Amino acid sequence: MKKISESAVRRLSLYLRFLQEADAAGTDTISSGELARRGGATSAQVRKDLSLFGSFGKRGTGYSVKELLREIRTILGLNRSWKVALVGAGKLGSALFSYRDFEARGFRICAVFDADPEKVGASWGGLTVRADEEMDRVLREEEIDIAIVAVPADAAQGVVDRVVRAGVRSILNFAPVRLRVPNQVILRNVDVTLELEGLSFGLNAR
Amino acid sequence: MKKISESAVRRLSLYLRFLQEADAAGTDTISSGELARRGGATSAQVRKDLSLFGSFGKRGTGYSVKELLREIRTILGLNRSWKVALVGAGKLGSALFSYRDFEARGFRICAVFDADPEKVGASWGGLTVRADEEMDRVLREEEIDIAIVAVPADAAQGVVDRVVRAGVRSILNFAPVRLRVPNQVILRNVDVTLELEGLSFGLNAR
DNA sequence: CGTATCTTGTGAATGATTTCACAAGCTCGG
DNA sequence: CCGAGCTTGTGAAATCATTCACAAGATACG
Ligand SMILES: NC(=O)c1ccc[n+]([C@@H]2O[C@H](COP(=O)([O-])OP(=O)(O)OC[C@H]3O[C@@H](n4cnc5c(N)ncnc54)[C@H](O)[C@@H]3O)[C@@H](O)[C@H]2O)c1
Ligand SMILES: NC(=O)c1ccc[n+]([C@@H]2O[C@H](COP(=O)([O-])OP(=O)(O)OC[C@H]3O[C@@H](n4cnc5c(N)ncnc54)[C@H](O)[C@@H]3O)[C@@H](O)[C@H]2O)c1
Repeated sequence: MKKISESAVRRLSLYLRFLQEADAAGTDTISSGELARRGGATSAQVRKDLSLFGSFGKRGTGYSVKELLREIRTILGLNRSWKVALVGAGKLGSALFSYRDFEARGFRICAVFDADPEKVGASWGGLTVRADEEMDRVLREEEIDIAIVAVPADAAQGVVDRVVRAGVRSILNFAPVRLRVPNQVILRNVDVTLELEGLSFGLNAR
Repeated sequence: MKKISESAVRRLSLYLRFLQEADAAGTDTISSGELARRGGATSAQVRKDLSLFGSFGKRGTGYSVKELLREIRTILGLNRSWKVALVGAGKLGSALFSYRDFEARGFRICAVFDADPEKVGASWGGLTVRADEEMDRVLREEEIDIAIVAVPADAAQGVVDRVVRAGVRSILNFAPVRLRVPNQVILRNVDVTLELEGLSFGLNAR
């Protein structure tokens, strides 16, 4: 199969969102132009993105909202639920944990870890915060798919190494460091400082 | 001046980080190859990125860490401090507020707003959470440069409209919606769900 | 049924970004 | 001062991503 660019995948996620809105509003069909208008892309872009995976539309009419929803969910692997572990039960970890949207979208947080003895044992909405030492065992037992890393920057690489050794194949990292992972592990970073610096650049360039 | 791509700006931020590490480690000079090795880029990429703004290196030797630090800070507009307002004093807002790194990097949170009467008036580390109604006035008075939006998705567009009307020229949005802003306003999104869906796509494609 | 009007799917064209490749500059050891 | 060994800066080439443009399919309606 062709190589799909990261930006194309991002756009598919966005289309999915717009389709959900349209579906909730009772819309039956939607054109590439309308999808584009909502997402800041062009209609050609939308059609090209979708054509990477098949032809889902009907000429003259557009796309069936429900059908395209199903197709994009399939493409993105969102028909199933993924098991997520959260490492780092600090401020950010706690905000992420209590964010209900993840569950609704198929990402279920099944385990929380922290190294701080004060935090270990605490009950977080049905889950017990576990000690770092249990990580390897629990990640394997629970067959965790995704690890969210929300530990301080200097602990992040160590955590990631262990998480990878425990067989986790994808990681969402919030620590402001560039992590090293083996090729087959998928890594995405959320780096708020980087975004702020991007804004700074934009403000500065006037 | 040439148009600078967003990805180039991102990389500059990363280089800045590596340079800070190198500086802290006492390194005096660094080559494009070393910078690249740390950031997953190629050495040609590093040199090309820097060459968009000038020539800062010395052939045969590399770059002076301290000098390049200064140059990149200047390019990114990080020699000054930016005034930031946080809108939405919920779970995420509170994590962001207490994150010390922003201040250290020149982003000072000078105002916090919320619409919930229970939260308004609370004291957050020296700042008082203010009511939504005061937003327009305070944003102007304090000459806020950047607004961080951490309100629920359905309130986000309304908040952004008001923030823009109050003269704020850049926005960091955490709500999972596509915001509409005028051309001259700089917008960046941090969309955690999108990132998770990207991981899902990667896991699914095996 | 025919024609006017949509909209898709997709090669081809354009534009943007990354990589290559190498001349030219700097350092160091002898 | 010279030559060996680095490393930069940058056009040119290659790759990657987006936009254009249009044939072909679908619908609506007289
Ligand atoms: N708070 C924010 O708003 C924010 C914003 C951007 C980035 N970040 C990044 O997210 C990460 C977490 O930030 P935070 O504010 O939640 O910090 P925090 O200090 O509140 O929480 C970090 C938690 O990680 C735990 N921890 C430390 N080492 C660990 C290990 N080896 N294994 C397991 N747990 C460990 C600590 O005990 C603590 O509970 C940091 O890397 C930070 O830079 C945070
Ligand atoms: N919590 C997370 O980890 C997380 C992760 C990803 C995205 N987000 C997004 O970040 C945003 C905030 O999430 P949260 O978990 O902090 O929610 P939250 O409900 O804890 O906080 C939202 C806050 O915004 C306030 N608010 C509502 N309308 C407002 C308005 N018009 N003006 C000012 N304040 C207003 C509410 O009173 C509340 O205090 C949401 O859009 C959410 O989707 C959160």
